[in-house]
Formats: sequence, structure tokens, C-alpha cells
Amino acid sequence: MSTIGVNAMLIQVPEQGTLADVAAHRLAHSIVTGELAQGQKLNEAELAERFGMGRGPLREALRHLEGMRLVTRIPNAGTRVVVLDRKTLSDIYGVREALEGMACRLAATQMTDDEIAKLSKLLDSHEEQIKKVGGKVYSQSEGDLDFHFQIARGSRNEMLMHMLGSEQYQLLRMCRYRTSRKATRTKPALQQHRQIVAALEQRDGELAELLMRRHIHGAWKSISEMIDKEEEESAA
Amino acid sequence: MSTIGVNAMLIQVPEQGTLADVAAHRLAHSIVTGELAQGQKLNEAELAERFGMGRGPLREALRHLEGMRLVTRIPNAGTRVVVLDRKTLSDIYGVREALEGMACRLAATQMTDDEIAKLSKLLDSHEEQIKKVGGKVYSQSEGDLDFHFQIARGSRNEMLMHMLGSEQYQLLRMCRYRTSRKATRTKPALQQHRQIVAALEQRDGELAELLMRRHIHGAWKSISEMIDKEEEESAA
DNA sequence: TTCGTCTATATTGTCGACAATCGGAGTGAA
DNA sequence: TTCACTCCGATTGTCGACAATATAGACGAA
Repeated sequence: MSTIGVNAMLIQVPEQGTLADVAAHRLAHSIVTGELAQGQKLNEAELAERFGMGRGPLREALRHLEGMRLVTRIPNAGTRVVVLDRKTLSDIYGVREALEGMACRLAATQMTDDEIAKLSKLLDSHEEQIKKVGGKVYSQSEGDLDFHFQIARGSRNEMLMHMLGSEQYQLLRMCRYRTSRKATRTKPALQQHRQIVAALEQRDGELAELLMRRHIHGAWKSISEMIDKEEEESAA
Repeated sequence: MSTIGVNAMLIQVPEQGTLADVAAHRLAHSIVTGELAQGQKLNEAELAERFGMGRGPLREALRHLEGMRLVTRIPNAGTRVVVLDRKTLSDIYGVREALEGMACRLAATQMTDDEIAKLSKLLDSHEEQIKKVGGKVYSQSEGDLDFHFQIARGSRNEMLMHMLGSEQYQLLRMCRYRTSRKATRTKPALQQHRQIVAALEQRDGELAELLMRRHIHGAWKSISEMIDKEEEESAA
């Protein structure tokens, strides 16, 4: 329930407004879920047909996605889904470490007791999901995004929220869908989330920042190893 | 000279590619320089006429600018130039502090000796400009952007460069054009820049980050006061 | 075979016209 | 006067057709 609510925040409103907005939403979803593969070329006419609209609105949607770096466009040569290579992901996680650390530090002083309590309850539901194992690691991953986004909101810094919410997370989701199948690290991650919430409850911004930075750093190391293995496999 | 070169990086290529790209560039320039006032409504037909193109490409350009948060759009009600109120600017400077601090820390280990030397020479030319006073504070302000952007490049983190280059700086430039008339603080800023370069030369990332954060924090305090005075004046 | 060229085809870029929607002027009644 | 309603103009949203450009394949010469 809360997951759905926050998803709406993460991926914008579904079906309303102009056709271009709808197209942008559906395309973003398709890209993030991997339905559209990385590097895949996006044919305007074909997509317009599939969405039941003209090429005009669709082109506007592509321009919008270009702005959020979900696609790359080359004049007269079409637009393609962005490819997340190792370097790009490394850069993203580096920035995330700084940004989410900052969000945590601010959240420690800005969030209300109520919000922190909700955060704690969110973790309870995550723990629940993990216990009845197997059952879609996917949702756990989504739940993780919820957790991080709530903290970004707690910072009360609109610019920060936007950078972490609308832009970075879209790319992160792409990455997660790629790696979430061999889900590991959910339990230590939950543990770290709990530590962070504890720091927030104590209003200890410095500690919260430190823990969050460590958490994200660890996540990157884990994903990095996963990519190594994938590359080994595909090489062999 | 180098200013021009880097400006090309900051505000993208001028006249090439599709009409939509050209329009996006010209609009961004007009917004940043204040030729288009904050909050001003952007009439599609009128702008298309002025740029000598159809409304199609122009709409795509607006969608692009929407993506970089230079304009805000409301369905069926048009798009307007974004307004930078005090809260927004405060948020921006907060994020900048974290991001540019990070850039400095990375740059201290990633930049080549050659790049650092060039940075130092850049400051020499700034000092020159300041000495022959009066002469357009504008260029000094642009030079300042150069300095910061070069350090972002030095971080070797593409995501960071993009966030600091393509997005934030556009907004910052808007702000500068508003406040640069009553230029103060150029000399202490130069001093701080010199300290930062010194830290880079010593490959001391921690120190470089600290100095940069302090520098930006100071800049915000200065701008904040300036805004206060402006508001007082307009209130009286 | 292999390279270069050249043509056909598909795809992108652009325009003009039409439909849908919004804001405001004007009118009338309480 | 003031509120509500209606209608009209202006502006945005959408579509289809055309022009410009790049991609792929065939063809021929070295």
C-alpha cells in the first residue's frame, strides 16, 4: 500500500495529462523493468503505433526521457536506451553516497517523530516479506527504494529529493532489475537500515550520515562483485 | 578564450543539430541571462515565430528544458520560466556544497599535474581581471563558473560532471545574473580558490573538500544577505 | 575476395492545419 | 454591487503529410 503510494511519487503519475506525459511514463517503466533492453534502439513510428498516438507526442516524451538521462539521442540517428556499464554505475553510486549521506544528516534534524516511526514500521514490513522468503525479491528491492526515498523526503531539500527521486533512482532501478534475480544481501541491508533509523531517532545526523554512506558503499561493492561474476559467465 | 571554450561545455553546442536543439540552447541562454524574466510565460507560437521554426521543434525544446528544470509546465496551461525563490536557492547551495566538496576530494587524486597547473593559471587571469577593476564583473563571475567546472571535470565522475555542469550551473547562472550587478566578494573568493588549488597541488583531498565546502557555504551566506537587502528595498 | 560507390528504403526532422481546452470579457439576475 | 453563467478568443495538444538524412544492400572494379 505505502509501496504503491511511493511508487507513484517515484515514477510520476500514471495516466493523466497529455499523451506525451503518458508515453514518457510508459517508456520509463518499460526501460526500468528491462522490457526495453539497454542500448536498444527506439523506433518512433513503431512506439507511436503501439501507444496509439502520433509521433509528435512520442517525440516530446523521448526528449523528456533524454532530459532524465534514461535515453541518449543522436541527431538524425535515433534514440537508444541508455547503457549502464560498470563505470557509469560506479559514478552513480559515488554520487549517491554523497547525496544520500547528506539527506540522512538533514533528515536527522528535519523529520518529525511521526515520520521516523513510519520509517521503522516500513522496515517491519520488509522483515515480514523477507521471512516468507522467495516471494518476490522484487518487492523487497522496491521496498528498499521506498526506504531511501522517504529519507530523501525527510531532508526537506527539494533539489535533493528531485535528484535522488526522479533521476538517479530511475537508473538505479534499471540496475536492480538486472541484478535482483540473484538476490543476496537483503538481511544485512535490513540490519543497516535499522541502524540508520536508530540514529535518526537519536537525532544524530553525523552518525546517520556515516551509516548511510557505509550502507551504500557496501551495496556498491556487492553489486560490483555481481557484475564481475556476470561478465565471467558471459565470457566463458 | 578559455572562458569561451568552457562556456561551450556549460551551455552546450550553439548552432548545430536539430532545430529543437538550437531552440533549447537559445532559450536556455535567454533564461540564464535574464532576458526572459523569472516566472514569465513562454508563448509557443510567438517563440516559434521569433526563432523562425514551427511549433513542433519548439515544443520539444521546452520539454528538454523542463527536464533540466529551467522551466515548469502545466498541462493545457503553458510553460513558465522557473522562479528561484530563497528556499530553492538555499536547497541548491546545500546540494552544491556536498557535490562540489566531493568533486574536490576526487580531483585531488585524479587530476593531472598539468590540469592543476592550468587551474592555477586560470586564477592568475582572474586576478588580472579584478585588478583592472570595474571591467565587467560579469566575466569574473563566468570565470568563477569555469573554475568550479574544471574541478568537476577533474573528478572524472561523469554523473557528477553532468549534475554540476548541465543542470545546477544553469540555475546558478540565473541567480548570478540577478545578483552580480552589485558584485562583492570577488577578492576573498579568489583567495579561497587559491587555497583550494594549493590543496590540490598537495594532493590533499580532505583539505580540498573542506575548503570547497567552506567556500560555497560562504558564497551562500553572501548571496543570502544580498537577497535580504533586495527584499528590503523592494518592500520599502 | 574486398573495397568503394551508388541507389533504394527506412527513419528522423519539420511543417501546417485541426481539435481540445483554458482564461477572460461581457451579460444578466439577485 | 456582486455573483454566476455564457460565449468568444487565444493557446495548447494532436495529427497527418512532406522533406531531409542516414542505413543497408546490390553492384562493379581492383
